[in-house]
Amino acid sequence: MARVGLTPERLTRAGAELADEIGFDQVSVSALARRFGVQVASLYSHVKSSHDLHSRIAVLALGEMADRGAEAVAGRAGRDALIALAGVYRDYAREHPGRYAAAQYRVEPGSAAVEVGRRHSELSRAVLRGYELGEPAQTDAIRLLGSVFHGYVSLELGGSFDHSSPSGSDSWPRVLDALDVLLRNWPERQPQ
Amino acid sequence: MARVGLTPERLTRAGAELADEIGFDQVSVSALARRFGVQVASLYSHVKSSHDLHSRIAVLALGEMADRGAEAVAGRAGRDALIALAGVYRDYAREHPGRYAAAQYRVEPGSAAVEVGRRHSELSRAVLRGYELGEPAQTDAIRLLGSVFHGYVSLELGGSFDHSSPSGSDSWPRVLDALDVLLRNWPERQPQ
DNA sequence: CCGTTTGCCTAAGATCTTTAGGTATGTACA
DNA sequence: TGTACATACCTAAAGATCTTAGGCAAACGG
Repeated sequence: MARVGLTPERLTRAGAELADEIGFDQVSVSALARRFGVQVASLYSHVKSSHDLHSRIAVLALGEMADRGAEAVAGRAGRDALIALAGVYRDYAREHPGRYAAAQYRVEPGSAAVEVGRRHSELSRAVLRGYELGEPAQTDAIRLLGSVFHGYVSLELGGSFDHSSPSGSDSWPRVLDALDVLLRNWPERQPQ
Repeated sequence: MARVGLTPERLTRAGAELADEIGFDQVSVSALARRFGVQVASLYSHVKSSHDLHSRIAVLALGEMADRGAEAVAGRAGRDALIALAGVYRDYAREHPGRYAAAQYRVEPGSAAVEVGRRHSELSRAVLRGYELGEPAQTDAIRLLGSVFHGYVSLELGGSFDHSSPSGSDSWPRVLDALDVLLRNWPERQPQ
């Protein structure tokens, strides 16, 4: 009966920690209840469902990454900004693999998700301010940056780079250098 | 009692189809048994566990993609090969979203998984034959290609490009053009 | 035709999700 | 200070999934 003080926010934060410890898809309402020393059904006053819990963790993770990203691009431009923002994603994924997996969770386009998604686009757009790109090149470049950041980090975290050298950490700065070169020589006119 | 003729292979194929229909993480031993009109426990003679089933579907998907990739790069070089291989991944993901999700499934580094992973590296390496890159640039470029292919396709499939224009299909060829430009101007020396 | 293999079965325990309704705790107000 | 209300957490229960153990009968080899 002792009241534990559950709230949606505390459950979400604890769920995120749990995700980092045991993996996002091992996070369950049951496991979370166990962690709080509380009956499973009690959580359903605070989260609507297992899906709701997972969605909240996803939005939390996306928000945390966006916060770090904003901090990283502030006062930086061009190549420095590119490297800083890229580092945010990679470091976050390595520090918080469960949360990073959560950020991939397919959350229905309701409010929070779309808005935090836009924050991430804006971060890439801010980096591109240092490279003069018109439209549609700018949007294309935003998507390329997002693809490389997410793709590289996913593959590395998934172990795809484990069975060859150099290490993922060695390639990373050179890949970013290459991206920097590309952004400075973006083909605005049809190259064919 | 009528024997249905279950085998690990048939279960895996049916599981892959099911994944495309209802989503990879909705694929369960139970759902598969239902589809075969068979008791759940019967499947356990053919697959070791739910995890085993999912892993088999993952390896199947990776293998199918590698087959298509090999077909695509055969007889093509440079930019043509790049566009063809990239199209393989994107088209496969759009035709078979469940299988594509399966290919991301974290499968422990046992035999088949590592080997099929290497096939994918080799495809990128084949594309790079058209661009003269030494080491470590070549490995870096392989990783960049993998990152862009996987990242772009994941983000597009996840709906990240839905709320802005141009469409994901419009950006795609221009992103590939940019990649082609980058591969032809890869910074082999430290650019700083 | 018989024996062996094995494919699919029933049965059962464990875990997770979710809903319905009850109890007691903390708060607000007289 | 006592009482009434809101609600935080509870018990109970049904349904789904995963997994193991052991049984029956169909297919196959001799």
